[in-house]
Amino acid sequence: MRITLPAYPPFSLPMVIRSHGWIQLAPFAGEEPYETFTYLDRLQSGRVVLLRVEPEGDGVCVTADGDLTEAEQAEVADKVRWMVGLDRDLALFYAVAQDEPKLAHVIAQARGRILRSPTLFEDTVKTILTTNTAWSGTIRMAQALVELYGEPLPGDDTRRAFPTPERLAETDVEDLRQTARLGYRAPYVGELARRVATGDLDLEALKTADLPTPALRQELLAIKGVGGYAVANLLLLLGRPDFIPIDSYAFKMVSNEFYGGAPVGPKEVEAAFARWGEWKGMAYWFWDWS
DNA sequence: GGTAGACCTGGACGC
DNA sequence: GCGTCCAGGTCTACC
Repeated sequence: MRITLPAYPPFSLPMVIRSHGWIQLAPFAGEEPYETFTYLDRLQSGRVVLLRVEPEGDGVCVTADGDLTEAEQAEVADKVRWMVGLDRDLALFYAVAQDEPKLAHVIAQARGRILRSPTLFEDTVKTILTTNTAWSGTIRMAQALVELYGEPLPGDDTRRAFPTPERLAETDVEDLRQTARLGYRAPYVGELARRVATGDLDLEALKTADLPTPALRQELLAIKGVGGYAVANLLLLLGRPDFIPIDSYAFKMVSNEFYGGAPVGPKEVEAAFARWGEWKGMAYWFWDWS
């Protein structure tokens, strides 16, 4: 199967892949300098396929082994469109960024899209896995979830899909805690999986919900384990860059860039990017730090 | 509304 | 090899 998908210009697949660390989290895979990537996906039909995404023309081409049904091909196309943001129009961001030397590179390099998982469920779990741990810990925990609970690629047990909400919901929390080594995050992931699996929380609907950003933020903050940093990260992924994902990295970078190395808190980080208004999350994310 | 302490793991460090 | 300390966000209890 081979599908060609156009992108809203300007577009650069390598810049999407390099937009943050998601490419290092299973079931994503890629090799530096990250010109292309693969993703192991479980389709709604239950079929597990390895998707290879590469630049082609003004967009991307997606290939997978075997013949997919029309419905499966449509699902793959929808997912890849979402993952690399093919439909995103960044003209408004570029308009506010064009006079800022620290953001000039985003226009020149067609940056501004951020790599996403196919489901908001997966991105929310992974965001929870980024909290209160080193990046190596996030990589390890994501890998463990995939290895322990993901469905394998037929003929290759070494590659597995991200586990479904149903699979994680039926997994004992102690197993998540001690076998997957999620630590105190285990009950957060378990509860999120149960809420999504039972239909109590329709996370995927939030991807296209016509909600004002403050209301969307409240919905996400109601998820146990999602606090101020995590919700800003998720809003950024959802194309709502009104908030800055303030973590210890933000304190360090903002301190050096704007406050001469003096200790800073959330207020100082917010103040440094306040002039970017509804774009401040993007301005922070793509800032060309000194 | 603000703050302190607990949560859990892996890595760095000292012995 | 073992013990201790620390970094990393969120939650809960308390003021």
